[in-house]
Parts: sequence; structure tokens; C-alpha cells
Amino acid sequence: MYVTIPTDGAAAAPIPALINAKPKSPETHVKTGSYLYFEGDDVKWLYLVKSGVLRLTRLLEDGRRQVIAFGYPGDVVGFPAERQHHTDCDVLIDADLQPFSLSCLEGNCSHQETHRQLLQAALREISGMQDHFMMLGRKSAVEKVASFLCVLTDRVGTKVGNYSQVELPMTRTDIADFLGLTTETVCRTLTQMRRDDIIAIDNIQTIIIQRPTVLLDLSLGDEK
Amino acid sequence: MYVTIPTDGAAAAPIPALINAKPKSPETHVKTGSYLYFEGDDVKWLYLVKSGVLRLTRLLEDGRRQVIAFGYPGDVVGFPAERQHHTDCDVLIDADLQPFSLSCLEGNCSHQETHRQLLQAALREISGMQDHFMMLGRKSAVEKVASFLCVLTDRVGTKVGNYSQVELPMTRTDIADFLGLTTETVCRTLTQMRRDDIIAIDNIQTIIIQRPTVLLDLSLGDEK
DNA sequence: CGGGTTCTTGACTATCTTCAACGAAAGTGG
DNA sequence: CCACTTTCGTTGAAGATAGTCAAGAACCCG
Repeated sequence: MYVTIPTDGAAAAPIPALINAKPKSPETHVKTGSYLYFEGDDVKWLYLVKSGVLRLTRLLEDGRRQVIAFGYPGDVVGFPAERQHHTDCDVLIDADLQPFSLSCLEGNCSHQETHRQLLQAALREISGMQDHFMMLGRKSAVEKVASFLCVLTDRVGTKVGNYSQVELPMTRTDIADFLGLTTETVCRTLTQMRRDDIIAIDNIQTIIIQRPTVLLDLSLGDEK
Repeated sequence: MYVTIPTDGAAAAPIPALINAKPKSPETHVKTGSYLYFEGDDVKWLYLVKSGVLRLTRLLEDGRRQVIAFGYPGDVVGFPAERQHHTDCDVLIDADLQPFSLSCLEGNCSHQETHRQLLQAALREISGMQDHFMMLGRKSAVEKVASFLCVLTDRVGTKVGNYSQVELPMTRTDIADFLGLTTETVCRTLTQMRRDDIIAIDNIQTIIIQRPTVLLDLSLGDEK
């Protein structure tokens, strides 16, 4: 999942046709805290996330970290470069994964349609990352956090009465490392939104969107 | 071209095997200032850059701009999402391009090897963008500018006597919009590097790398 | 040569980070 | 089950980095 240019919520996440592809191997279940792969590992499989949440990270020697993406249902993770993984990937929420062999991405498998769908997933990945560039390079802290909440709500929010609600399975530090901010800035930004009654923080992991249009405006950088 | 984690210069840019692929259409020549495509255009072709420099940009309604990438020889530009372009692309330096039809990327062409190479190019793209995330999200202004110069020098620098030299066909504003900075910050950073005798600015477009190891250290965030 | 763009520099400011402290939550072991 | 430890989240104060605004210099192009 990347922070794409947010919409008014009308556009739901596209469900990849991949989900209908004939799998070549059985579904995998992975537990919170376990690692799927590490940077430098040889790529053997790509994974379509069917449920749960994954976290893709990259580390610098000095300890600085970037969360590259979160893997939500519908996302495909594990695209290789030079046949190797370039991020670590671990599990935030118990997940069901549909593995696809690397050779299938590369076209050396019998099921041609799956190959095509994996390619489409790679192209969606590129496009999503381009949007994310704009967010990392050009948006303010408020815009980043607001955009993040908008995208998450669109993808995995639930309606509760009049309000939308969204779960944050990742820590504040994860969000900060995803958006190019510090933990403190993410905290303060959420607090300010709470004070402005734009959101409510039910428990630490649960955000209620009280004024979605205001949040959307914030994400777009509309003044005040 | 993305700002990947810089190396000591030993690793040259990988020359894609694509360059040997049998083209299905003749080479195209494009002039400085012309546009290859705009955001929203239907994708008909991908282009392998054989010479020259392209610029890929994305605009926000309020005028903020992100330079998504520069297209240098060896790069492939024009990967679609939903069969549409998601950036504008124009020409900074007269370029020779090798077009490949969209259907070839999608596997509907006779030349299977070209299809494979285009897919590999897309995967390299994803990996390069992941590195760029780290740069946009977690690096300081000095580190960004130093990284940028390192990568450019590695890819297209020329040796002149004891020093490396690199041409900057893009404006300072382009560099700023690529790195998530302002023009002024890019300027000041270059000036400081010049004062520290790390680089020399021959003319506005030509940078001479006088102390490459210091520049590399700066790009990695080593203190002082 | 002249007008427009791009680059550079300075002064000032705002945003975000850093450092520090504390409370809440969650995990651990007796 | 409860004390203990550790991690995570929140808030404040102070500071640094990069942005904004403004002006002049350099460069480019017809």
C-alpha cells in the first residue's frame, strides 16, 4: 500500500483478477512477528496478500529506517531485482498469503493468465510508488498524515454508524518511517486533528474519522 | 534514473540486454523541449533511452511539482498503469529512443526475449524507486545533493585528468523537485560544497568532482 | 543589446526534529 | 495474579534544518 493521491472515497481498491488465478501452491498462513524474507534473500516466491497486514522495510547502516510499503489484502509483495529481495518483510497481523513462483512472474509457467496478472501488479506497483514520491517529496506533515489516513480508510475502513473507522496495526514509528517524519511529529499531528474534532482516537490502534471531508481537504493542502 | 544507495563508483550502470533486442519499430529522434507524452495519455509505446536525457514529472493542482525520474541512456520510460501514462515526459537533451509496443510488454508480441527484458526493466524500476524512497524520506539536504551527484557521476560522468566531471542538463529547480527540496537549498548546498573544495562549478551545467570520497561520505551521512 | 529566465545570496521564519520526561500499555517471570 | 521491566505513545521546550521572501547577478536568446 502506498499513499496515492487521495480521492473522495468513491474509488475502492481494485481487486486484482489475480485472486481468481489458479494457484500453483497452497495458501500460506503467517503469524504476527514472523519474517517472510530479508533484504538480500533470493526471491523464490511472490505473495498476494489475501488477509492480514505485512510491513516492508529497508535499513541504512546508521539505523535510519524507511518503511517502503505496507502489504494489505490485494497487494502483491516480493518483486525481485536481480532475483533478490531488496527489503525486509515481516508480519504485522496474521496473514493468509497466496504464493506465486518467481518463474511464473518471469513467464516460465504453464498458466499464462497468472503471468499477465503478476505483470499488471508490478505495473500498479510502479504507478503507486510514483504517487508516493509526490507525498514524500512535496507534502507537509499534516498533509502526509491526512493522506495516509484517507488512503487507509478508503482501503480498509469500516462504517460504524455515521462514521468511518480504521485500524492502525502499525506503531507510530512505523507510520513516521513510512511518511518520512518522526514519531513525535506523527503524534502531535494526530493530537491536533483530535483537538480539531476531525478524528477521534478510540484506542491507540483505532481511529474514527469524524469529518472525512475536512480530512480530505487537509490531505490536499487546502488552507485551514 | 533514481537516487539509489550510492556505491564507491565501481559498479557501472547495468546495460540492459534490451539494447540487443530486435526492435519492432525504427529508432525515434526527439528534440529538446518536445513532449513524449502527458499524464492521462494512453500508453502505446515504451521507450528505451539510447542517448539524450528525458524528464518525467507529475504536478499537483496547486502547482507543486515532483520530478519522478530522469531518463538516461539505458533507462526505460513509459510504464503504464491501467494502460495510461501517469507522468508527463519531455526532452531535456535531444534523444534517440527505441520504442517498444505496449503489447510487447504485455507479452502479445512475437519476440519473447524482448518481453522478458521489458519485464526485467520494470522490476529494476521498482527496486530503484525503493532506494529513492529512502532518499526522499530519510536523507538531509546535503546527503540528497551528494547522493544525486554520486549517482549521476557513476552513470554518466567523464574522466578529465584526475577529476570526474558531470553535466547537469536539468535546472536547479528540476534537481530540487527531484530531491524534495527548494531551488535555494540546492544552490546553497552546491555553494557550500564548492567552498569546501569538494566540487568545482565550471559553468552552471558542469560540475567537477574534486574529492569524490568526501562526496561519497557526505552522501552516506558520515559526520563532517 | 535588451528582456526574460535561471542562479545565487542574504535575512528572516516556520516547520519539523531533537532531547527529555512521564504515563500507559504490554510482556515477563516469580 | 501481581510486581517488574520494557516498549510505545504523548507532551513540552529548545534548537536546527530547510523554506520563504526578496534582491541582485549571471546567463540565454532573439
